[in-house]
Amino acid sequence: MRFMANLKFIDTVSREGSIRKAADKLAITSTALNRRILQVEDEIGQPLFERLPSGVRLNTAGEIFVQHIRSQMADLARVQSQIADLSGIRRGHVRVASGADALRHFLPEAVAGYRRDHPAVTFEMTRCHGDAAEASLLSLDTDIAMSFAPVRAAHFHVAAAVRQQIYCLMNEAHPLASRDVIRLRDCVGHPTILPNALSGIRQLLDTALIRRNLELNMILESDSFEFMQNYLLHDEALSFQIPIGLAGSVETVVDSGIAGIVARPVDTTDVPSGVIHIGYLKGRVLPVAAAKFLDDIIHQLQQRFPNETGA
Amino acid sequence: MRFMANLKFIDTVSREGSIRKAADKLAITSTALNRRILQVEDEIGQPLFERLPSGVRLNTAGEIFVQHIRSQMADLARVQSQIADLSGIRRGHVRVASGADALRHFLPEAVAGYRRDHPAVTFEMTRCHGDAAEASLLSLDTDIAMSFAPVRAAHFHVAAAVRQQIYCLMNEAHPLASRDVIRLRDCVGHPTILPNALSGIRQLLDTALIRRNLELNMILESDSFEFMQNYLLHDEALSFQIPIGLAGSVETVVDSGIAGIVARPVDTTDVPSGVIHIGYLKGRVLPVAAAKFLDDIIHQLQQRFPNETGA
DNA sequence: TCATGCGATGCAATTTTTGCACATCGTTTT
DNA sequence: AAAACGATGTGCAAAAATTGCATCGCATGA
Repeated sequence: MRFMANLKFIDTVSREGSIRKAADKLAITSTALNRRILQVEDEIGQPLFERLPSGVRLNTAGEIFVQHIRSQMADLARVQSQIADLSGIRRGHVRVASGADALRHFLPEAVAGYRRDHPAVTFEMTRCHGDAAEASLLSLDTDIAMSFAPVRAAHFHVAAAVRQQIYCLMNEAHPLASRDVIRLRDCVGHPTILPNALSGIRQLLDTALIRRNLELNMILESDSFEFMQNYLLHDEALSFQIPIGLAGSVETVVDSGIAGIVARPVDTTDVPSGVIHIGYLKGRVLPVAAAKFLDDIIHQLQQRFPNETGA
Repeated sequence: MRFMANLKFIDTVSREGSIRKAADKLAITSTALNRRILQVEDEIGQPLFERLPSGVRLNTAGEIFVQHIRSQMADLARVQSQIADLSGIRRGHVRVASGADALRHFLPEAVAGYRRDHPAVTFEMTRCHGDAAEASLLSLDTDIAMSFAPVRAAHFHVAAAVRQQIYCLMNEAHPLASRDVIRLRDCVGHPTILPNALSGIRQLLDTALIRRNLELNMILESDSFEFMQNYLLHDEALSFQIPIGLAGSVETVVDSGIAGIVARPVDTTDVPSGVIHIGYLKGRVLPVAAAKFLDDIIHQLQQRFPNETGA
């Protein structure tokens, strides 16, 4: 995209914080890049960067301009997607930011299903926590965000919300595996593995524990659900997860998706359900490909969690 | 603006409907322009123009793309204006579309007043009728529109509305000049000059006449208020106007602004008041200069028509 | 104090863009 | 029916721009 080159260059420099680093990334010499930036600054009539000894940084004008550039690039992507859609083949690039939960089984399935119908569409899946999701929407690095956490509605348009009950995972040989429903106090004393503090599951558990004045015997903390779940194969411990992070529908969720590991619901009077929010930047018009993918996953969520999904 | 050149070229070609004409206007050869367009089409991956024997015309993809280009250019103008505003001096270019009424005295005063404070701001005043105003907002050729006509709210954000009573203009020697208020039936028989059918004043008068089954003795029809008003100096005829098209405040409006011509209100039970709408394209963020000018004229309207102005 | 890493700049090589002449096609006029 | 016209597309040489290298000036940190 020749006519966007200069703008993309400026965006890259602002991200890298240095002309030379940006030049490396863009596979041109720093000289050329430097001069193109000087040229744009000349055309704008004002410098966009402060020159520091360690590199460059956007000044106020630059902040405004870069915001404009990003919105232009996002809008161009939308237009291209729309144009490609005219000719029958749907092409485009969809960028999704999501918590680790949905990235395990739900999104792989959803993306694969979508790509079966539209093989020209490419995807970019980023794992991130609540706040980072909002930031990446704002900087237009992401089209769609999926977050198991309360969202600040200021910039976030909620396209769908799915209630998710907390489930307790354990080896099928675990003494608690015989229960149908797990009470929080049952867990006390058992070795427990928890997701780290940024996780929405952890936050729900923590507030529940504080309210009931309980303490779990936490032996391990991780941000990898896969690690936590596989650990359970080798040790008699407890872990927690939400249905979207488990394979299969809510009815068969007693099977965690890994042989030998079972999932049991935690009583909702002990730990209230949380909500997964799916949405995009307020005021944005998504590219066709992204909009259709969003429709898709909302549809699938409604199928899989029929009574838990709302707009 | 180097990095916008190609986009501007495409916009011009789409407006001119021919590469050669556009090339003339842009002061380059048709060859160069042609190749740049081919290049962009190549980058987009699809042709944007249909090649006709008489020139070129946008295809569907082109329509989408050109709309994008216009919105980009408008947004760039906003960004530039915002950046210029950072450094104290307000610069920018404000494009106003208005009916002829407001272009007579109100807008010249308003623009002059604004430019006294901000001499770096330039203006572009286009005279147009209701529908054309909306179209020019949509194609982003205009920032602010001012229209004495009912507006379709679909794309128009009404920033202010001013009620305007119809006034009857005549030579001070005219027999009706002694009346304080003119009834419509008083006008019957007198030679009358009317604005043309696109004018909001004319539309109000026409519906009033049909409702009362009256007919005026129309001797002249024009779209130039200045012509009509000056004609009154030399012939004993009647014409119509709204306060914003007259000099001075509503109290002194009996003086039409031209020596020898007086204005008398038409009874509102005969001809209801119309409304001037001032606004801009819904969803747009105006450049700083345009936004401030809009504030200015709304402020002045409130001062001049204190009881007739609403948001 | 010196070495390091940053952006800016002069100059020659290279790539890109431009303009001219002309090809090609469809319509209109003679 | 044929010629003339005006439109976009193309080869090729000239012109303009971009690029890369070597280098400068500058501030920081060891």
